[in-house]
Amino acid sequence: MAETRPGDTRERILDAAERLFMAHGYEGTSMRQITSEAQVNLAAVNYHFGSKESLMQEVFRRRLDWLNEERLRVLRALKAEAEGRPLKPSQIVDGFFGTLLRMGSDERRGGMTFLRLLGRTLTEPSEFIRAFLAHEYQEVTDCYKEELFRALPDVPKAEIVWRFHFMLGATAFAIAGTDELRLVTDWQIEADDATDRLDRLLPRLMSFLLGGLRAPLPQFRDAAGDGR
Amino acid sequence: MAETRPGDTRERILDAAERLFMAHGYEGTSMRQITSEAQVNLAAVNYHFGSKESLMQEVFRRRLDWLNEERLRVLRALKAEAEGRPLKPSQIVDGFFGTLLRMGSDERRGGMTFLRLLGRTLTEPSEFIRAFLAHEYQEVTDCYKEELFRALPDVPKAEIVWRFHFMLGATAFAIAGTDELRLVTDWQIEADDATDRLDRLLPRLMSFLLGGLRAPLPQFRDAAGDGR
DNA sequence: CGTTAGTTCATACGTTCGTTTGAATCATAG
DNA sequence: CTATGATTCAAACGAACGTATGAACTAACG
Repeated sequence: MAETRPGDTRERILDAAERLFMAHGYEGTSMRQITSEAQVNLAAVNYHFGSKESLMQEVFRRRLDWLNEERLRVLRALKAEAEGRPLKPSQIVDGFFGTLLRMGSDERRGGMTFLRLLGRTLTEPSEFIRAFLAHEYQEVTDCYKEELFRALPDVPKAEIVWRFHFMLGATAFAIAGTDELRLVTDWQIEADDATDRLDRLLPRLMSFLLGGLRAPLPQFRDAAGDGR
Repeated sequence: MAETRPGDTRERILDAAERLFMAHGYEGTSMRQITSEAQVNLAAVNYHFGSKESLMQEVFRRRLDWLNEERLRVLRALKAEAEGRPLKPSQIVDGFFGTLLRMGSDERRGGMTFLRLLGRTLTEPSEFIRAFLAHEYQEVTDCYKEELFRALPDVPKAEIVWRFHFMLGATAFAIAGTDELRLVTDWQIEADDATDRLDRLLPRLMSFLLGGLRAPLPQFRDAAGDGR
């Protein structure tokens, strides 16, 4: 067993693939781009990962395994503190989406690069990627959904599921295009680093998500008027 | 000038491309798939559109030109009815996002196929696509943003822009994955046609968007508690 | 030391990609 | 009818794709 410098080539490939998949998508990134950026031989990907598909899965597994565990940790802590009483919706939303967004400040977990990759991949067309992500996400997502059911006993479960879906969409889009707000506005954002951007995004997104989650149910079609 | 049957081959290509781009993405769809599905010769795309990129742009332009006009029509009608007074946020949100979603029921405008394509493409990695969409969208989007500024004079414009972005994300995700709610839940949705799905989606999304838009501003980090 | 197992390397395989070409086909105008 | 210009067609182009191969290299073990 030689094991020259274990995890050196592998990690370099994963880092390069993460960056390139984020920038150009799965189909738009070639093995030659990846191995060139990682400064390893072309055959290294197939040697270490078997195929491009397996590489893609490993890129996500490396980050999502930690995210899943962290989310469960946070949820357990919240439930322990609540001592049997239902959690507040704001706690649940922050536990699920806040934990995700705070990943963007942690360079050891992929930082903004992975965050943006994940946001984009949730609407990725490739069949196997969506299937893989659904499988990786299902368990923890169900735990948080259950907690939302408990926190909002008067809201039909189906409505909560819809709104969870909407929250996921707003979050995915927000992290996928953070530095391309130009798509929706020409409002100039000062060029600062990703962490600062996250600091401004997080509280705003949280209040938006909570506002949407707690909006009046669409029974008779907005009888209340506008308000503000 | 011969002009055999004008717009027959062209339309068939556009229809096939729309379907395939929706299902497999831009990079994941080949010219041979497109021409095969459209039952036209391989060279027909380059003859009629010049390149794959130009075809993609034409696929969107065919639908977005109408959407932009319709959105402006709706906005003008609302403003005429209001006679100078600011519009209600619910009117603006319905004018912008409701008009988009109702496109999904209109088979002549691409129906759900184009709607899902558009939702996915908003997070598409390809550079030229985002640039093109931003250009096509900018003008009308700015009009609606201006109207939101007027409707919510006490809310800082920057906050409105952020929330407009969040609303766009929730909408894009909702229409991109309508029949793949499984990503976030195993809740079974009965298999019905796209229009029925839209009927259930539209009021729910609208109330969510309005709830998010009118949520309390994130000043001191959610001092109000949860409520429901 | 030599052996061995793990890793890297240059190179090539077969396929598919977007695009181009020039001849064949078609409908109309003169 | 022939002539004309737009369209369709089969075929091919070079380039890039993901993957496979077998030899070279490296470091620890017996």
